[in-house]
Amino acid sequence: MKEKLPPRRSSCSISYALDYLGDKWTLLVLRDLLFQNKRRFGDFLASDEKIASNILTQRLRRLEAAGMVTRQPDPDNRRSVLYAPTRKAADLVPAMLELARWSGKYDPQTRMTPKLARRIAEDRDGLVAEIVGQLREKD
Amino acid sequence: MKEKLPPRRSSCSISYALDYLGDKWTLLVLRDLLFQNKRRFGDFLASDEKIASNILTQRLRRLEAAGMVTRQPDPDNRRSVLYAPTRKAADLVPAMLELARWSGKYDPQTRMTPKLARRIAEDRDGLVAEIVGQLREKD
DNA sequence: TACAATCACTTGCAGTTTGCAAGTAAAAGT
DNA sequence: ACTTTTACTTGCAAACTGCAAGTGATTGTA
Repeated sequence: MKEKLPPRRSSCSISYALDYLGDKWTLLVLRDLLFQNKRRFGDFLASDEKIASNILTQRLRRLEAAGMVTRQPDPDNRRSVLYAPTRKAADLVPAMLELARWSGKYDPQTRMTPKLARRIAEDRDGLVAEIVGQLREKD
Repeated sequence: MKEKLPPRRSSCSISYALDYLGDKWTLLVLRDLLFQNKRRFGDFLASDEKIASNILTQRLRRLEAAGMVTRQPDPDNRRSVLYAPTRKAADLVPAMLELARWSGKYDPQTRMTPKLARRIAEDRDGLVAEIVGQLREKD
C-alpha cells in the first residue's frame, strides 16, 4: 500500500508545511522520533495521546513517502521494524521548539520549566544542535 | 453558536499546540491575520487555498474561543466584521517563521528568497519584532 | 514440540468532519 | 426600487477518524 503525497494547495510556504503536517497526529509521531527517540511501531502506539493503529500506519507511510522517515527491519528481531527520522524531519526541530515554547506560555497546565523556556528563547541554536546531534538521522 | 474548546489529549506541549492548530486551515487563517493583515471574512475567503465559508466560520469561532482572535463590528460599515489577532496569536510568529524556513528548504517550488531565509536564521528576533510591531494586536 | 505472547499491521464499521453548492438576511450602493 | 456586498447558514455527499477485533509471521517458554 503506497501512500500518495497530498495535493499542493498553493505556493505559500506555510501552506506547504501544512500539506504535510496539518493534522492532529503527524507532528506527534515526529515528536516521538525526534525528542523521545522512539523507533518502533509499538513505541508510538504507547504514547499518551493513544493514536489508533490504523492511523499510525497511515501516518508512518505518509512520512516515508514525504522523505521524513526511513523504514528498515530490525537486525535483532525479524518481526520488528525500525523507523528513523531523516534530515528533513530533524530540520523541523526549531519549529517544534517554538511551538512548545508557545504552549509553555499559554497552557495553564504546562509542564515546561521556565529554565527550558529560557533556553529555547536565548540559546535555541545550541539546543537544536544538541538535540539533532544525538539523532544520527538516516537519509 | 458557541465553539467549544478541543479536548486536551495529553500534558505534552506539542500536543497542546496541535489541539488548537492541528488541522489544514487554522494556521492559514492566522497567516492571513499576522502576515497579510487581512481583517474581514471575505479577505480570508479570497486566499489562494480557497477555504470553504462554513469551515472559515468555524475556525474563526474556534480561534475566538481560544483567545487568539477578537471580533468587532467595523465602525465604517455596519454589515462588516473586523477580526484581529491577539497577543497569543502574535506569539506564534516565531514558530510560523520556522515552519516557513523549513518549507523554503524542502519545497522544490518555493518562492522564499534566500535573503529572507537568511534573515529568519540570523536575525529571527529582529524580524519577529518588526512583524509583530506592525500588528497593534487587540487583547 | 506444543503453545502462548509479541509485533506490526489490516479489516469492518459507525460516527464525525469536511467540502461543495446553494441559500439567507441585513446593510449599502446606484 | 433594485442590485450588490458582506457575513454568514443549510443540506448533503464524500472523506476521514476511532474503536474493536482479527491476521500472520516470528520469538519466547514449558
